[in-house]
Amino acid sequence: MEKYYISTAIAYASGKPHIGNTYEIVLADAIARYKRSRGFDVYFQTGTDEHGEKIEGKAKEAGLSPQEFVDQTSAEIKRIWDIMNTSYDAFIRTTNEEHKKVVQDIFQKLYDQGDIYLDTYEGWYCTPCESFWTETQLVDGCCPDCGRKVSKRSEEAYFFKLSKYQNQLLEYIESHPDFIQPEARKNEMINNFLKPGLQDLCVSRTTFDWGIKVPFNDKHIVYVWIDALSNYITFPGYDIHGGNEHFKKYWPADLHLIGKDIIRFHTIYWPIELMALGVELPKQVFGHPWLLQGGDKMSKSKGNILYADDLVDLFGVDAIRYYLLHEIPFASDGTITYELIMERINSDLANILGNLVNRTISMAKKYFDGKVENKNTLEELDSNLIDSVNHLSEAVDKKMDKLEIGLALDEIFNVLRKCNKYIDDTMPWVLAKEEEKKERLETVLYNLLESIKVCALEIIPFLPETGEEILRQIHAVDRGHLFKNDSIYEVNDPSVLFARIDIPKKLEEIQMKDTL
RNA sequence: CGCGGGAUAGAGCAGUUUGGUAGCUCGUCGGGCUCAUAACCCGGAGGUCGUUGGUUCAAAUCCAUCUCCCGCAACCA
Repeated sequence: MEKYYISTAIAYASGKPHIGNTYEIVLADAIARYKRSRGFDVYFQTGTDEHGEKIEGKAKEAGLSPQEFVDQTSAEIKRIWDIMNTSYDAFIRTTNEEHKKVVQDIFQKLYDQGDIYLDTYEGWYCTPCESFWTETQLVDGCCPDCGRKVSKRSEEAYFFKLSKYQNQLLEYIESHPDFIQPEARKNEMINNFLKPGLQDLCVSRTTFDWGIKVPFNDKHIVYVWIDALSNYITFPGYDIHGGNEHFKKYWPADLHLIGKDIIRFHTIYWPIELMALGVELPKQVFGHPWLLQGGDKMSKSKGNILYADDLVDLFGVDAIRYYLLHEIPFASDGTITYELIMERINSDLANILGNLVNRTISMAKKYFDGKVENKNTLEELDSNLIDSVNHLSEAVDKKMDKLEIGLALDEIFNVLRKCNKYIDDTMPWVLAKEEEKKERLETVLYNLLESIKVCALEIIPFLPETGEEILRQIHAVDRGHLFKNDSIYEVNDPSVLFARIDIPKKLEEIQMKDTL
């Protein structure tokens, strides 16, 4: 069986993730479930990044030890991932002892082979904030956090020789055109970093304690690059001697799914670390766009943050999954608002999908007491429908190969639309009036049920609960992704999959809640 | 002149590689139907395809100019 290793970035355990942060795990889950549905042996890894100065500070504010703090936040993140019904195989945490040990081994190895060296880090330092800033981060020459004056300061730090590997990396990127996606991101990396030449990367810090100690110098903490990025290999089972069977089976990763803000780390620092270790590079890094609230970035100061758990309470998990998966463009930022979510639920989930299932089952019940078999009164109309049903799986594959998840969903909904049209074209309620049309009527309903079955199966990776519920309602025994001629249906009672929402009324309710 | 992407109906997008009647989804208006969640199906209205100029029998599509928007520009997860 072909393997498929997909990862999300590990979430920084500094607080509760909003819906934008949650977007990534849902995307990854849809891809993972889709790959499984196509017979791949999938390993899907996610988790939390738990070290660093910011977490140390937040823990202090909360009156907790850093470990207590990340135990809470990591659990909260995992809870949200679970609410979104995501099927990760491993939820990892960088405070794991084995991970720490391997990271130290990696650091040691890179030091021993001369890729890491001790030097001085120079930057602008804000004493009250205890933070370093780069020239470009400064606002009017002052600290971007507190606005106070900064001073030039230097500290001892270890550096990683990126420059040594830059040509090798450039060559790799150019000979593997799919490595960085979307393509525009690849150009940014090449033009802004690789071509001008890489500066060596500072990989240790002495200004905080919460992290993995440098094995041969415990004044230094291994900085985020080597600690967090290494998760992709340490947890599957890597060690500096090559790793265990599980690691050898699943590495290299087929896809690192990450946000567009951290592309640089994943397409420059991370591959170079792997090159230095002599480990194969991941096959693809995809930097997905962001989800904006209205037209704005979500932020606490704007007070416009939407959280996954609240949205799921309001609309249900599959409705939110559908919105995230369908509505966000492939390469540019998407928008989320309550209105848009509800419009999408009504037009797609309630009207096209839910209502189709409902009307089909109702007719099967009404005209045949729920028992429907294929009477094979084939007409051209039928062949057209069956044809598009039989090509659906292939059409979905085509879009998914390019990670165009929204378009893959469109393919499914196009077939559902055809089913609705097929009902109007065949007019079962007219056929029902004439006894001699009974067989034709039964065939029509059979064609519908079988088409719905295929659509439900295709939809399961994206909307798992809904897909299964449809199969249950129509009582599908067969699980093939093609139209089958000799199934037998005995449908269950229909129940509403997605209720239509009265948008103004619901908005009012939401506002009432918010002002409470 | 730092690098790159984009500007197409009220909204979101496709079409630009290989010039030839401007398309999809949502919304809106009208009609049809009644199996269904006021759902479904059909039809209409709505666009000088960002500006200006050029090439061509013909340009959303090719070339040039300008305007505006967005991403990236190194230690921010």
